[in-house]
Amino acid sequence: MRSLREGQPGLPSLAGMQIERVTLRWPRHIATPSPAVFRRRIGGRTICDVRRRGKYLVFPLDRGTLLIHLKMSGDLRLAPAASPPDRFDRTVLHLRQGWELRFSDARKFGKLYLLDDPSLVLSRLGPEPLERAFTHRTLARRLARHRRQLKPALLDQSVIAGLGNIYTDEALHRSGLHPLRSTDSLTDGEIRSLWRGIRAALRNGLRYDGASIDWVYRGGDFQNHFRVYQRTGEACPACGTPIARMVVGQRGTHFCPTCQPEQSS
DNA sequence: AGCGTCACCCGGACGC
DNA sequence: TGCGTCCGGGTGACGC
Repeated sequence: MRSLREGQPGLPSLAGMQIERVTLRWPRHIATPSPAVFRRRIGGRTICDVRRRGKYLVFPLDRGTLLIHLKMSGDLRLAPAASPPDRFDRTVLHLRQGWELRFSDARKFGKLYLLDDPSLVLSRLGPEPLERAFTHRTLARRLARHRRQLKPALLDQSVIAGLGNIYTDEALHRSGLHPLRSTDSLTDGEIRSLWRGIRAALRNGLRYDGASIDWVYRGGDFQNHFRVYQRTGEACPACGTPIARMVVGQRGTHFCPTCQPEQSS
């Protein structure tokens, strides 16, 4: 995604570019409508802007909206049409002016949506945790609606948008909260701490351009700054206790047993 | 409503 | 070397 960032030297802005046609090497990339209809409709439309909502990339078009979800191994690159393709390029939007928007996706989990009304997908999402409107009171209100384990609640995109497995573990460590705490057991102080932890973890990820995990290199450096994620057995950066791992809601979960006690105080 | 489980993917890591 | 198996990310579907 770094190559899409506005102002990258040598790269034009996507806004204003017209899509001539699409190459679908993995038709199941297209979530909706059918690949055939997607192919027919996308041609001739113009990208007006580039935005983000939760984990979705949002491309408002002159007619309708294109949403892209990268899932775990997806990457978007804006490249000259003549440049060599990536081995895992699955979907390619051929743009005017000799550019291509290439969706590389080794594990084929990503999705594209072409929608008249993007709220069909986006309206299910909770608030953006980095926006000013998201205060600790917002967080308290969202969590109080449920009585469930804290970590699955944070991963639920309808509670808060944008937190994945890495950021959830990092945020919980920063806030000193055990992943299995119940959402309705948190004190005001703990909610505040969690609010700070979520925002700090996300900002840190942004600072380092996100993370690259496994062998799927995506440009970021955040993996070298994880406090607990995939650091099982290593010393907690805060207290030195070995980082523990457990499975919560089918997800690998990393935490410090000392900084994040199961019982509050 | 919340929770568990499975499916979707694939290439790297690991064990034999 | 060549197998087999496990792993993990986010989400939706399904059953309880």
